[in-house]
Amino acid sequence: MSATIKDVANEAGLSVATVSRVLNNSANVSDEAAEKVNMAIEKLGYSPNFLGRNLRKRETNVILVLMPTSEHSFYMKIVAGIQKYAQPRGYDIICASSNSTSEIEVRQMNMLFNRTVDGVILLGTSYDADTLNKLSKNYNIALCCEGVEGAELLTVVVDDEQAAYDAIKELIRLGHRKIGFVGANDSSASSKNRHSGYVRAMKEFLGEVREEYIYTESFEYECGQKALEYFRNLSDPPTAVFCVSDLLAISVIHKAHDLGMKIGEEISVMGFDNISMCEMMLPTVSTVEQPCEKLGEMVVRKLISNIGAPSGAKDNGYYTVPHRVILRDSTGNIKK
Amino acid sequence: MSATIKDVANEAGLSVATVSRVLNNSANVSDEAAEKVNMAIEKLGYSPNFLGRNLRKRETNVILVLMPTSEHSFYMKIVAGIQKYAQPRGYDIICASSNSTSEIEVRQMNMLFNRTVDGVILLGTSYDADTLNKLSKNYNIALCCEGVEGAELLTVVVDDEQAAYDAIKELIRLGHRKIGFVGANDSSASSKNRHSGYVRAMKEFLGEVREEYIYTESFEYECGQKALEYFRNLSDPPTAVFCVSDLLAISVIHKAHDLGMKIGEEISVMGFDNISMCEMMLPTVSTVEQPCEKLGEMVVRKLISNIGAPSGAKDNGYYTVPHRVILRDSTGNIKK
DNA sequence: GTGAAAGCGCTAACAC
DNA sequence: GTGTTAGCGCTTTCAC
Repeated sequence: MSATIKDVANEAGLSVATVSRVLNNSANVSDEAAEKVNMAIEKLGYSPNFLGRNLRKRETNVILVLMPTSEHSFYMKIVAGIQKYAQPRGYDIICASSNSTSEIEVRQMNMLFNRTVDGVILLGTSYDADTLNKLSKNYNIALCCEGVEGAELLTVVVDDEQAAYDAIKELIRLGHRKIGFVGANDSSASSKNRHSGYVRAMKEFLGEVREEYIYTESFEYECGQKALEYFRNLSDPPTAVFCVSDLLAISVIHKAHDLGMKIGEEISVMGFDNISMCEMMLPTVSTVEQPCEKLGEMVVRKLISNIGAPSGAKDNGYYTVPHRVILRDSTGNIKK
Repeated sequence: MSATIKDVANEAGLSVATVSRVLNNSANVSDEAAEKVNMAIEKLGYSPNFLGRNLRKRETNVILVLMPTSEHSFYMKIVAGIQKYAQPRGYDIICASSNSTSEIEVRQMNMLFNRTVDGVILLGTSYDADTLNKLSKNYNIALCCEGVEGAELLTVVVDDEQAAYDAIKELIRLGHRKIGFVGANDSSASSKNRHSGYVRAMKEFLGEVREEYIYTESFEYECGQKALEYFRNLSDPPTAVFCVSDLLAISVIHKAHDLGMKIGEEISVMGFDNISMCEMMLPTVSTVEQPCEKLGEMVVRKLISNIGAPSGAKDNGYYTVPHRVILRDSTGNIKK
């Protein structure tokens, strides 16, 4: 159907080798020949078939980004950061979403195994540490945003524990003493670490952790609302709530609003991620910023360098990128 | 580095043809042979190289979705719809974002030209109709969400003109007579059609279109705020505002809130798209729903059938999917 | 500076 | 039921 390099060679009256040289800007081709080739390409509307090229070169210059869900703008921001760095360096970025289904994730990972892509960045995964370690021996894989405990492969994240700690510290600075925690009941490292940071801060500054202030269910939107309901029914409800995601925070805020509570006054709410919605919401949402662009840039930079490296010389390091607590309208000083 | 089909054949003591047959579940292979092959595959950790397979089969079973920007949840919802249909039918969906840059878009399109993917769905494009028509002769391309005037290729959209008309009709039903329009100053079909729908409704129901009620700039968040500022400075400001995107509507709402206006009372605001943020916002945002999942499903269904069809028998139809006006808290009855 | 030819990993037509 | 082999479109070594 479409023209091949052979057609171009015939049209130009030269060999395929020469055409290939022109295509790849390699040296040792006369201006005259190049001219002929380019004319033939133009005439035939030729575009090189990368399946052939990639098969031969054993590389595709494509990196796949796999995310648990495509509907969180947070992930797409990271992808944007990845792309910004990778594109100018000759790598195409493609992404796919697993809908948090390990079956789909495995299927997507086939693109790595079957050499359709040179490397994969996982923005969350259902693989366990063992599997990841095994895979990363033979393939170029990196984790971003979401580490996996015990996995020894390239990982770029924020320090979730410290970030949660810092967030709680800010709430305490605002005068809060009764601080709720809203998280997900999963086994992810980030969930665990954010919880630990909360616990550490509470112990350090207030001397105790009240179990009834901890509500964990899932990342679903509804859970924020349920959490607030739960807190409200306590005999001594918290005055501030720290949520492990902005979406949960927004959900808490929504519920608080429905209950007629003044947000930032009667109740303070802090999220995590700093998705763009935080600034658009009324009230604007205080949060812990994950520097998406930096996360993306750093992970892809290191991954690309791994792709080019001999398999013994891979960087399997664990890197953290600085976070930042951003106070907006959803948090305020405690009323005495 | 990694095992090839030849290695498997050697290990199993069979020919590559037999291995290939096992790999493709084709008939005419004994249980015994299949067993041997599977053991060899297991032992070697073999995974077929799709570059070879695809090169040979002249198909990849991958569809690329190109979007102008990856940071609008709206697009990702459509991708989800596409994936939901395509995945079980043996197609992988990958996506990439052009950041609304035609240069990047062209580059991404190379994946189509160089046969890395079997087809492309454009959720917006900077290509003009002529180019699209030419390309669609040789490649499988479809437009979704955003049509291009004069382009004769598979297109699946909502009826933007009618949708805007319906939205305005609802505002009028709520008693509004002074209705502002906030749009983008681009040349896209959807912008044009939504504007036309606004004009038609205003003329039909109110007999006139007041030019000073039309504010067009861009889709940037700030523009909603600017629009409201502009409207407020009119001697006779609108009581309701129709925005061509939810993001603009949210921006208008934010500004109105900052100005101390009661949303849904002093000013009504209607968006377009029904992104998830609409339900999370305070107040919740009235909007025109685009049925993302249906859009995605329909376009990919028809595209897949085009991919399988002889080039003469392609469906280049223009299809619309029903929209729906959703009234929430950001719109209310006019106060007399 | 150019061409001939091998081969990347795979599938499928053909032979047995 | 299985094996042999040509060839998908390309790059690259080796001759010249």
